[in-house]
Amino acid sequence: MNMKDQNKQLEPTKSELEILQVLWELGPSTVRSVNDELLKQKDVNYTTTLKLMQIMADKGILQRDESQMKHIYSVAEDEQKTKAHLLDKFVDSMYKGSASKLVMQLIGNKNTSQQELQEIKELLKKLEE
Amino acid sequence: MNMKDQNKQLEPTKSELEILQVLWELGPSTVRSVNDELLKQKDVNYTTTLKLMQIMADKGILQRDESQMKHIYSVAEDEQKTKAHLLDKFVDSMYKGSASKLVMQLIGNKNTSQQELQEIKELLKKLEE
DNA sequence: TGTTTCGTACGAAATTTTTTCTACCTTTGA
DNA sequence: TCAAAGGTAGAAAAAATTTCGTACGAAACA
Repeated sequence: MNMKDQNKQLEPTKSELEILQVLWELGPSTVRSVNDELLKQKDVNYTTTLKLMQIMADKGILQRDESQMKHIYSVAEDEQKTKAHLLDKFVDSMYKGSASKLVMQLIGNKNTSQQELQEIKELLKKLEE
Repeated sequence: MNMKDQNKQLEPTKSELEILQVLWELGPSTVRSVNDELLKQKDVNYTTTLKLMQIMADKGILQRDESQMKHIYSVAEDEQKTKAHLLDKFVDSMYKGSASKLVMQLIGNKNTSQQELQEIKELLKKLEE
């Protein structure tokens, strides 16, 4: 029984990530709920979402409660852990692992508002204490 | 002649991003050089890299100088601009556009070293002035 | 001058990811 | 009770991405 086995996580594909995001927002949900939410963003068929979620359950990305007819899907791994992992990968591949380079980019980014910058600064200030 | 036409950028796929990263590092290069670099990371055929780079040139992600027999490929869009765009997309999709949430995650991330944190702090300090 | 080496082009195959079709089961309500 | 609505499953199709095979031209060199 190896600890790493649980940790090992397949990278989610693009559409899988979309579904994860919906589940992070809604919490454990039926396929119907997830699909309704996705429909707000794009045109997608119910069975497509169903299939995707089944695949994700197979991979272990999602878990499901089959005790009811309407299966309830939930995310297997902690949201923060998954995000941390994806962020880490992003920093690695885009900034050679340098988090400060990323922050620098963020600061220079026109799309990052003054308010955001203010919050980041306060965040760091708290960290100092 | 619409300004947006130049800006419109197709999202690079995973392998396309790998090639972009090599080109960012090496600067304008031949397929051979890029492939040699990729070989350090993974097993890949010369013609595969060639094909990918041709596709990228077709899409406008890369430009090439065909005046010599060995074509020289270079990245069409500025590195920082592309990275800013990808980072922006990442923040949007993963943190609902909140850059400070991302930084918070970064700070809590075990894989972010103390030294990195220090650098980030100094960065922010400079920004204050 | 051959022949070996290194380059590009292009089509097609292989793989991965996404979408759809169809069958069939369960619940609900007329 | 039976039809309609809503659910799952699985095979297969479609689309996107990645990889490879082959042809053929140019350069290097024995």
